[in-house]
Amino acid sequence: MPELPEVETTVRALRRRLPGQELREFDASWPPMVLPSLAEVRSAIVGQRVASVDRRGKFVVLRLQTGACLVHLRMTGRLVWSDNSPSVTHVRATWTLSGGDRLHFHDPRKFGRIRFVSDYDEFAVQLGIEPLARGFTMDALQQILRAKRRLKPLLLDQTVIGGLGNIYTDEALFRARLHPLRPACHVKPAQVATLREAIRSVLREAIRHGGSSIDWAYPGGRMQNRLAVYGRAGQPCPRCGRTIVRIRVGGRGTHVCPCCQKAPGPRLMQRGV
DNA sequence: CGCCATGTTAGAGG
DNA sequence: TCCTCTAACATGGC
Repeated sequence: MPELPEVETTVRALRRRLPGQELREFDASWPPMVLPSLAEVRSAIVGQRVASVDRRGKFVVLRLQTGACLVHLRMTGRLVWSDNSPSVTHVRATWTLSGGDRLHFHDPRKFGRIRFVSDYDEFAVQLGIEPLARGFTMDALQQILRAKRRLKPLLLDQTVIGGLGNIYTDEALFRARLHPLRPACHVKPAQVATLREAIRSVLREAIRHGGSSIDWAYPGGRMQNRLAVYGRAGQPCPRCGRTIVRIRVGGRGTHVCPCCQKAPGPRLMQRGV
């Protein structure tokens, strides 16, 4: 389910009911997902009120009176209110609130994580810049692009930029007409502004459309109908009509238009930049 | 059965 | 030291 737009959509839904409520109980049917441990998290959060619900990168952040409860959805996690979740299979954890509401963490693959941190700011410094925040300036991106790494793995690195995942990285690179294998440090200064705008516009558009629903894991989004390259291998590029191809970059399935996104030289198409 | 999957991380090797 | 790749996590869909 989760990249920045899907997490943001989730956070906005939680904000309508969660702030101000007290956490009365916390349980997990799959304890390994709770860190540092179910007992420690339960004793840290039960009895605390939720001050606010925020997003940082791909993390859902429940700010408490003391510390914060962080939820990472990983591949298939969802946060759903018990009164509008028809299925109770795959519920791995549940928060019970003072008002009687129950919030379920639903996660078939059990990759998701729930963590309590006593010092949220200390945790947050290890996360990369927020691409939709003020600080994501052309200068900031220019600095990031000095790295001797290929563009896609760099943009996916959560310690560099927080929130981009496989879908929106492919989409942003397509919009910027940059090949995912191109070394970041080879991006021309004139293209930095284009890439910045590509990243921001695709994320904003995806939030506006409730995120992308590409399989059972995340229902309700509409952005999947507006994706130009992701999941569209073999179909025509909406810009030039050439057939979109799927390659592998950094172990991830990667979608590019061979016409719009000029590949780097043959040497760089192999491993190692 | 084999391959794929919106994520992250440890370990190996260059 | 930095970068890249693979495997692993655990499950479901095609």
